[in-house]
Amino acid sequence: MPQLLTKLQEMMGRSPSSDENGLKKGPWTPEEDQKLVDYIQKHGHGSWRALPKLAGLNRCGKSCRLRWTNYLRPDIKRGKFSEEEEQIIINLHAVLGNKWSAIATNLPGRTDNEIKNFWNTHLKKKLLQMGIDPVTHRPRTDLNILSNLPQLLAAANFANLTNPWDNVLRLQSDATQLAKIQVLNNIIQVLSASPSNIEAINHLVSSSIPEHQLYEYLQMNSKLEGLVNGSVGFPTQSLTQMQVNLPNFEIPQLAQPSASQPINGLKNCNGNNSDCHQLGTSYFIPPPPSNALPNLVSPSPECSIVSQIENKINPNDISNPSSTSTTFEPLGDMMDDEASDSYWKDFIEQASSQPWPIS
DNA sequence: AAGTACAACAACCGCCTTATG
DNA sequence: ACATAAGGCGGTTGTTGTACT
Repeated sequence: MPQLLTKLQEMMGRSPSSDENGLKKGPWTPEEDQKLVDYIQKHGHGSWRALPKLAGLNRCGKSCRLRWTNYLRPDIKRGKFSEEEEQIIINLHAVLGNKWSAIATNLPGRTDNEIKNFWNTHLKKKLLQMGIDPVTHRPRTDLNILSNLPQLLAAANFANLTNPWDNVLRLQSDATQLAKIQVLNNIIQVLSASPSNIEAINHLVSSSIPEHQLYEYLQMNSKLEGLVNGSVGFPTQSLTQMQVNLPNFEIPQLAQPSASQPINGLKNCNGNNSDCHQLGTSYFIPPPPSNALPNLVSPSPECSIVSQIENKINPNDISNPSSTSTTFEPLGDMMDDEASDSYWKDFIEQASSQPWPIS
């Protein structure tokens, strides 16, 4: 019966976008906007319920309020979100969840509705592509991301990184790239917790990652570890934390081995070389480019991810699934190594039930 | 050029909280 | 203390624009 009434109303010329009280719904016209703006500028909004009648609008008060707060308010900043705003949203969402109004209070000129829409249409997808769960802000555990490993490497575009200062500048502007590296590091770190997993890495690497890309990744990794001065590598360093630290960091103590210096491998790393990166074959870090900064030394041997693999991770921990940390933890100290590790152990548990290589 | 699929975003809906009498 | 109105909030839907076939 209500449908019949609506049909009749449509036939009689009434817009279908009206409610049962005859109040208009749907998109606002410029004329309506003008009426609303004019009225509020003269009288303030007062009671929203009373406003439409006083302003000469055939809308409900709620609709007027939403139109004003989400679109017409003079202090609203429109246009694309900046990278800084993007990062703030991600950080706050990691802490607050879908509390859009709370997030909006930290972004002057942005409405909760706008932030919510931006999250749902852009940021959620972006995080997923980076291998981050947009709900938990932790790396995804599903094996689908591994099937994209070569693409992740390619996208990270390691080949263009030559000068460490260039790296710093790029890192500041490319959170996505950092995250991709982080995902790879996490995978490798936890897989490396046991000799049998190292075999799995070798299998994975040899079967799905072009050698030159792997080399570039390891090179990049070495430099990044140096940048994260004093930290113990990506798996313990949140992306957010890096983004905050990088602009303020002092001269990076980068590891720059001499030409032809061999890099010890996973299988035989002695733990004394911060650049000991090898996955199944021998790699050498080339001499620094002529424009590279001099006097770059390793902060400490323990900084290397591979050193961590050998020295930090206790394979017995794999059975401990407890974790409360997130990858995008804005409060860096809330994230500890063990939590990060245990998370990736979950990943390994899943991985162990899959035949290698993953395709 | 037309049809379809998808993305982006404005607006709505319904529930919850707060303010007021 | 309670009832009711008003406002706030988050989830969802509908419309529009664009890319693709």
